[in-house]
Amino acid sequence: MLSKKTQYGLKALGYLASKYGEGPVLISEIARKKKIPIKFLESILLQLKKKGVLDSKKGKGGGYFLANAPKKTTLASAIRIVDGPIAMIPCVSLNFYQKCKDCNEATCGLNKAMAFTRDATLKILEKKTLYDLIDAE
Amino acid sequence: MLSKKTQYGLKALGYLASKYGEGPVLISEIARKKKIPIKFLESILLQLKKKGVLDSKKGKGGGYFLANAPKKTTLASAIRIVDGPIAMIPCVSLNFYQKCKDCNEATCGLNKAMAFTRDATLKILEKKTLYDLIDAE
DNA sequence: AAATACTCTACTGATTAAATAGACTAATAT
DNA sequence: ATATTAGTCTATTTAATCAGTAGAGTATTT
Repeated sequence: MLSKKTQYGLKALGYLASKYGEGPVLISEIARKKKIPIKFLESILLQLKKKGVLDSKKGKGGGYFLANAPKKTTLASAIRIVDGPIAMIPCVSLNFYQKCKDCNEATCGLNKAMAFTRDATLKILEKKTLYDLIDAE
Repeated sequence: MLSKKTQYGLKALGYLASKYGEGPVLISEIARKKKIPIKFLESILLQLKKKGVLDSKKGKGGGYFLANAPKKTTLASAIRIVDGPIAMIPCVSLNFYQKCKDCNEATCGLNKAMAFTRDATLKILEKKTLYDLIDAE
């Protein structure tokens, strides 16, 4: 399961995607609309900004906004920033790979099964973008 | 990511699958071969037994063994026993569903995207079985 | 200068993960 | 019977991560 933090992050990104092109949005507004603890949300947005997904403006009329068009950011990249690996086990992670201590990846059945699962998951998450997070209606 | 506990569990199940039909296997043998802390492994195997995946025999010549043929147990069910939900967010989980507090599932973009991802993942994990965990060679 | 709003550091409490210890129970062999 | 083997169960411990809070600081606008 994704952490609460990541879930909040995705909710916030969806909201910002729906406001794309309308200028900065207040953290407080996102927090209120999406029912996210404001100080917790602050840190999440800051993290996403540091990775280039969001940009912000200080002072009056300031706030957060998407750094790029909603379709430019995939769910996979957003999830990796806040949550980390998408794969189910470290030895099949593309971005957070860690070698298995005591098994040979070439012959390991678990490795193969999990690599297969990762591919299926990524096929979706690399295609879906923040644009897909915009609520209907 | 799957918890360490779940990773250990899957490794152990793969080992037992490779020994299927050969009678009970000692916890200590599994622990040694798969480099799993023995007391930790004990609790994992017990949990899997209580859910009907494993069976055991006490005393001399005892040990753990698969309750059914390797192909009868899917990875999805094994993972759900040790790790819990497979879905990325609670409101799209089939077996551990929890309603979102503040969003309408019918219109929520995140819900749709995650349901789609869940389907792709399950399509693999419901098809793969303990048999697929048996190491090559 | 005042008000607004993001930035940064630090901290706290709760929960879960990971592992360990030890007493107990069941089965087998002699 | 009884000694040995091996799983069962309860409890505890330690460490890490999660989730959230507090408050001072900095940049921008009016």
